[in-house]
Amino acid sequence: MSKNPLAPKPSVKREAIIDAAQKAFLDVGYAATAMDSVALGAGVSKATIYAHFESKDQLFAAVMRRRCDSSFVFTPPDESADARTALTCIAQRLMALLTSPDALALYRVVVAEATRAPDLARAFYETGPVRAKASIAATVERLKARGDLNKTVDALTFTDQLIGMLRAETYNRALLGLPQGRGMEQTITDAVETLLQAYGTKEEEK
Amino acid sequence: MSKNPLAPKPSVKREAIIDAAQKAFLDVGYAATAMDSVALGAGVSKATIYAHFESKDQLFAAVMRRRCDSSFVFTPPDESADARTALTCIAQRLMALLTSPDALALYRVVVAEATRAPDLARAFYETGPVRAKASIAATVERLKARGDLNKTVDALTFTDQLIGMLRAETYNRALLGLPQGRGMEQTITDAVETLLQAYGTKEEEK
DNA sequence: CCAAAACTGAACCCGATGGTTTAGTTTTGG
DNA sequence: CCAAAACTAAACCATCGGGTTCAGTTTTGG
Repeated sequence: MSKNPLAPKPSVKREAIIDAAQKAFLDVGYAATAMDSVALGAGVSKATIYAHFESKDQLFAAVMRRRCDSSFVFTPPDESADARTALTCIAQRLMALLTSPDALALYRVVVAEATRAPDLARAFYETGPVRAKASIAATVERLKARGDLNKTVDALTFTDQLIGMLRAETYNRALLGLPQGRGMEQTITDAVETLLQAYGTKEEEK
Repeated sequence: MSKNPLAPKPSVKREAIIDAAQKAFLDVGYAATAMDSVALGAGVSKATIYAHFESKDQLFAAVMRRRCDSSFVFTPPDESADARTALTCIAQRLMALLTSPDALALYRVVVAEATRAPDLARAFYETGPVRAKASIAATVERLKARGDLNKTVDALTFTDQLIGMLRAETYNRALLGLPQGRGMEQTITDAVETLLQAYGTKEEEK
């Protein structure tokens, strides 16, 4: 009874292995990660790894799965906030998430292995970007329903455009490991301003 | 006299090697590319490769350099075109370029090696995105000067936002090798429309 | 026409790495 | 308390891949 017979294997060692593997994969990429180093990092014998995971690929998959499951849910901003405040708040959170070292590393390795492991790319996309987008779109829909945004605008398109503008220059540079140009704060306000200019209503209250 | 003494080494073999290497690197990535396979693909002895290039890394660098030099210049659209037409035209060209298999593969490998080879990432960024952006911004500036766009808008920001919106969903999916959702044609018109809505002048002529 | 330079092809070195096995030790739970 | 299960450490295997060497052949150009 102390052991749930249906759970995959919530073993302590198993977690340690995935932890170490995640660090390694995100740090140096899939190919450059040696199983020995994972064993070392996990304080575990290599044989134990292969007792838990069939292969390097399976271990990689396990890392990605767990990593995606533990994903960020966006708590929407205050109900009372006006459109500009709400959008800015969302944009700031998203930007912070996107440019965090972990997220960047994850995206790098997923992109790198996208052709070799299409199913992983798919899993990442579904649990990452798709969910984030849905979460944001919900807030946008609310703003729209409240009359803060033009009724004609499509919430999903609006959301795509917001995310896209955030991921322009600033994000691209971060992904390539280049020093930041304009501050990302500027990118955020610019994006919000453009969208409000295009689809905001009562813009006079500014 | 028949040989330019200043050129690096425009040898036929050398080009063949770079050709084969480019194909291999873009196809399977840096790590997964074996020098033997490059030799085979170039119809050349491996020793010859090492006579021309110091190491795998140098060869990779040479590939990237050439690839970036041979880069796309955007011929601006007709002088006479109105803002919507001009922007749409630019967006279509850029989108076509971004989603071409070659460009996607290139971006994947650059991102993958960004941490291991920061200088290459930088070179790519400077010769690729930076130039494209400058080229587009010039056209935007022209539209602005002509009064088709709001005088207050910053051409560079405007360009960033355009590119960003194009690279949202559609591009992201392509990069991850996932099937397309909404057509990219839709993404293009949506982006142009949003920007015109926000910063277009004489919108009544639509 | 000939010597130097470029190239070939194949063997070879060597370290890294994924994966296995084995023999012995620790954990665990009934 | 003990047997089964989990784990360890280390040796081991096979393969691969970057890089070198070398003897012999082709190309080149003066």
